[in-house]
Amino acid sequence: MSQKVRVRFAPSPTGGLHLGGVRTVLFNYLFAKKHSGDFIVRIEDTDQSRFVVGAETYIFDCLKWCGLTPDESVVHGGPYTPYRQSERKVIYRQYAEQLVKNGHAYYAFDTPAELEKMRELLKTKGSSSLQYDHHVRMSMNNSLRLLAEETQHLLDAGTPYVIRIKILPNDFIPFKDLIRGDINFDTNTVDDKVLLKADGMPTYHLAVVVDDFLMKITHAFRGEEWLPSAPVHILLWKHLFGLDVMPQWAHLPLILKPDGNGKLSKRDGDRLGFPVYAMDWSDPGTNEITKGFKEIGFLPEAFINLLAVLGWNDGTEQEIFSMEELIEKFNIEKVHKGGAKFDFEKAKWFNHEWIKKLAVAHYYQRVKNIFESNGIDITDENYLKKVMELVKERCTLLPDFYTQGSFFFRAPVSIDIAAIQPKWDDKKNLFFIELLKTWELSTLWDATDLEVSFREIAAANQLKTGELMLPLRIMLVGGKFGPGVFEIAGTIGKEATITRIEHTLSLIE
RNA sequence: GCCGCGUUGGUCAAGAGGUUAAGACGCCUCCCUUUCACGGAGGAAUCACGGGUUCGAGUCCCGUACGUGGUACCA
Repeated sequence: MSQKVRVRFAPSPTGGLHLGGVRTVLFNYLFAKKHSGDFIVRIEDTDQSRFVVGAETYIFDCLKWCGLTPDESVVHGGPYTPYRQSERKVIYRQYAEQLVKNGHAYYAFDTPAELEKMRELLKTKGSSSLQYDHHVRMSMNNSLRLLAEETQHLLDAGTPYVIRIKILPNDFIPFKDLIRGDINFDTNTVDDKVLLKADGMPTYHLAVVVDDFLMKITHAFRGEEWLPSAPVHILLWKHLFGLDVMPQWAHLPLILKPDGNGKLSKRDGDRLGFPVYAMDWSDPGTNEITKGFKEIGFLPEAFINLLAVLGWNDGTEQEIFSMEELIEKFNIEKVHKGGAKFDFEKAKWFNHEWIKKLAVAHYYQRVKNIFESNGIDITDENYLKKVMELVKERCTLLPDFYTQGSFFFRAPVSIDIAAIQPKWDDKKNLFFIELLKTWELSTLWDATDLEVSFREIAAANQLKTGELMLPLRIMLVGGKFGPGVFEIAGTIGKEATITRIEHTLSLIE
């Protein structure tokens, strides 16, 4: 098959973009790009009751941040427009009617109350299945049981109805999943799913099949939760377009909660203190903001990287992959079958690695914004970059640059006097007074010169430099952290260094 | 309940019949660094369990347990 590879990501605009969603996009994207194919984003907004304003724009913002650019979509255009299912409503009905005509589907007039009654009845009868299927359909209110005239009469009267697929019992539906291999479904266990809803909208089942066909999708990768309904989709392909043009399937494993059991949800993130969404999501109904990976300080490179290796690896020891490497090395058949528990510690490790790996210019603007939102105006770009270079290896998340580097811009707010007080004595005090005198006269001001004079004075006073470096650090930084202390003094400059030493000295006395 | 899918250290995982069962995160010890971090050395798993098949099984088959998904006019 030399057909051009075409994949799609088909989100519903119902809220924040979940980790698992991004990974689904990513695997689709990687596969498409690896095979020089197209990546399509189709909005599946067929459930009007769940529609959320802003969710669609938000999804595209997330994709943009992640660097996963669609080739075709509602915003990028393309030859198969419209890419929003609500705007394709008329198309689906034609296919649904066609199925009815060919005997593969039927009209059903059952009201929700009647459906409820049916299930209750099945339950009391101790039936193993509560499904609307060949066991019960001939006792329901549908065009299979009704006479043709009766059906027509109901239709003419404008009675609400749905169109359901007619699943024939005692059959098997085999298909190949790129990740799971051969799978075989017994039609006795699949129900007569609704294809077209009473409001005229298609359900997911009809819409995916029709759109995947119309948009010439060659590979359909989606979450594992779709596996049980795969036989319905395959039957639809068979009846509508033929199995020979059906895309190849792959059902991706789920991302699970780190503790306990179950699928990772937004609530778990709130509970355990880490994000689950790609970017901040603000619920238009409640105005509640849910934190995103971007906003807590993740780099998109790291986010993509950690998602890619959650459920996939190339079989080597490599763990750090750029998007280019992922495109080159990705292989859908090496994706795991089992779900993976999400580990936020490891996620942070990826970010740390990417902060170290990337040039600071890559994320300079974001760090600058963090400093400015903390009240530090950045007037000298090179100075901030120098600071970033100095502290980057101790930063895991972008806001760490502020906590690790704010003292390069202003005197520490709190000084950990307790760390020097116990070992403080007159000799040390005199040392610092002498140091101040020397440094005040100093015309040169760089790390190595400062260290030399520092050591000379220490030696002259018969003091160990080690016992003096910690106090100096506390004076300049406020605490026991940061890069080399002379590096710091050299960077913040003569005036700041002297002021801070004097200040702390006055606190000790 | 029924149906599907899955199960290698706390977590992510390599492994496609014969290996001392990789590596990473986290944890612990040590080295480097008279801060913190980076970097380096080292420590901890018999592969869910029970049966098979085989000269030989983490790797193949069956069963059980556990987990997970579905069972909507939601996707």
